[in-house]
Amino acid sequence: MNEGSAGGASRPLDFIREQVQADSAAGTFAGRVQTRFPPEPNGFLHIGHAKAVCLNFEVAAEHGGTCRLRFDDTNPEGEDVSYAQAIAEDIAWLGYEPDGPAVHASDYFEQLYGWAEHLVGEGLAYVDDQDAETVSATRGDFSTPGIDSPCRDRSVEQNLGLLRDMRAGRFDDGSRVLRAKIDMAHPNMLMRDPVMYRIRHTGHFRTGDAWCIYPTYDWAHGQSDAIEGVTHSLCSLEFDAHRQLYDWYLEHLRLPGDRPRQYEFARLNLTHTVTSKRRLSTLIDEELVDGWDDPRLPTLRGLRRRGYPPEAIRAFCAHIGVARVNGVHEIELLESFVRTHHNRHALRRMAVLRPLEVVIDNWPQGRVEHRRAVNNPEDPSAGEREVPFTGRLWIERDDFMLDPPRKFYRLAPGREVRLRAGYFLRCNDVETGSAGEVVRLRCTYDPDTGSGQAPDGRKVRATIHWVSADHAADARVALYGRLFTDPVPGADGRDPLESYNPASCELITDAKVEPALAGAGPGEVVQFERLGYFARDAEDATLFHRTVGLRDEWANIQKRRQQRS
RNA sequence: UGGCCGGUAGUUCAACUGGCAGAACGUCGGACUUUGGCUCCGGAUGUUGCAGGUUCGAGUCCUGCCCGGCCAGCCA
Repeated sequence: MNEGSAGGASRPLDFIREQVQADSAAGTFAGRVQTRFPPEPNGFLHIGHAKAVCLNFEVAAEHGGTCRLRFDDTNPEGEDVSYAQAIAEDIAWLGYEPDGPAVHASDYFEQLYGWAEHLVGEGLAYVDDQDAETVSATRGDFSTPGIDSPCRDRSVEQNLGLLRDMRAGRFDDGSRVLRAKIDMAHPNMLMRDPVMYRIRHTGHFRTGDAWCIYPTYDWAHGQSDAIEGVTHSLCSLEFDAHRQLYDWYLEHLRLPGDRPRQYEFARLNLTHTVTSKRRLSTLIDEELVDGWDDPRLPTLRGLRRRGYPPEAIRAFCAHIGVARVNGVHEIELLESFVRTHHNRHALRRMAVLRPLEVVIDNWPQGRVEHRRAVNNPEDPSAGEREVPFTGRLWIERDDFMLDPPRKFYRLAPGREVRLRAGYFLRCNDVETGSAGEVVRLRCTYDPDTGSGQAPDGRKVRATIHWVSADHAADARVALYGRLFTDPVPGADGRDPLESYNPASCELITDAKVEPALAGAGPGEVVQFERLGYFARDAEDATLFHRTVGLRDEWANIQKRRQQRS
């Protein structure tokens, strides 16, 4: 698995890169390549957006071109600077730097309006007095043509006057629209006299109350691309049908440069989660998650809090490639990239999530030994640390079984294991409570095994982690599971919430962690040995979020047994 | 109901544009190992949606059908 940037040399080009390369070679745009990432500032970016971000920035970079961040702020409702800021932050976090300051569709409102008057002048646009319901009802459907609006044949002068009155604020919201005059019988519904301007007496977060008419997406997007000099306008598959309209508008205007071309690719879907804004909002509104940065969410803010490194997200996006097939990616694949990154970079630490007390009867009373442990076996330069070892330890409850089944290699009565960075430990006796529950293990250690090996050559099957009870720090650890139990929530038209997993977050409040963990920085991801990768919370030094577990062969064995029975 | 876009391993993508169907992740097995992790080695998995046709030869071209997605916002 290759981390770094997209499309290693060994990999064939995807259909978009192939197109860009062909254009570049043919000198189509004088060899220039320019893309853009055009979010609407009305929400937060999620993993699906990350795919578009990577594609746009990297395609441009591969050709020495430019990629701008453009806010598609054509609809004042719901848009806000705070979203624009958050989006810019998330892009920077992902590791991309847009060319120049962010631009806005609203920067072009005046130009767009001028072009609209031009189209009116050409007899290619008209003001329609019909209300939304009527416009919708007369559009026809897939098998019947639409009906021409009675306003369709207004004179240029009349249309110009009405359009200026619209802009001047002389009409109420919804009372009139400007429509392109194309073809009410067109097989592409989008071409049946699409709306270019609608009236909204609503303040805009950038233009304030300067405008009361706002361009629609279709009327703004291609022209914004053209104004900026975008060459390849990449968007998701659902805009496929819009391309015809995109081209129509641009063909009927005098553009400052070459006509940009739109190409569509499949949006990214992940199993066991949702990415549509509507569905994410529902989760938040119904308090099924804690907010837009809940670590269970596929939002970039959520993933960041969870401990997903931007490098892994980029490597994942590069790996999945771009095509026109609508599919669903297994979230396990994303997780494997997260593991690959952290395996190389995360420091190893010991933490016991569900503590079980071990008393070492032959340990010298009151003695504390500082054991040296490697910080990262994958990276010698990460060095070593000291871990205090004493006669009273916490070990993981899962690492002991009274009556171990076959293939359980860990501790059991009479068995010996190795303590990581410590000694061999043998369990001699088990103290149980009134209900028969295990409360304490009486053990002995072998003082000759400090090297990790026994001089007599005897082997142990397992090495387990531990924390000195006298030195352990208390911590809370949030364990996250799948947000939805169904691989594709909401498949077959069901309500996605039906498969919402109420057990998707388990908070452990009495974990015991080694002293070195006090030094973990905000947001730092470490490996709890044998357990997984955990991100220290950005604020709370005693809270850790499980980013992703390690591959767990023992868990797989148990799962298989369960499936067989 | 019409138009458009798709359909290749469990999943996501390849297949030099008509020439022996592959890779990654997952899975299974083995080696190694002071993490049941990592790393390394190996195995299995396909009626290329279906049926015809053209061709010496079809995943690729043609015809018909099936399945999935998108489109009837004054959302993007």
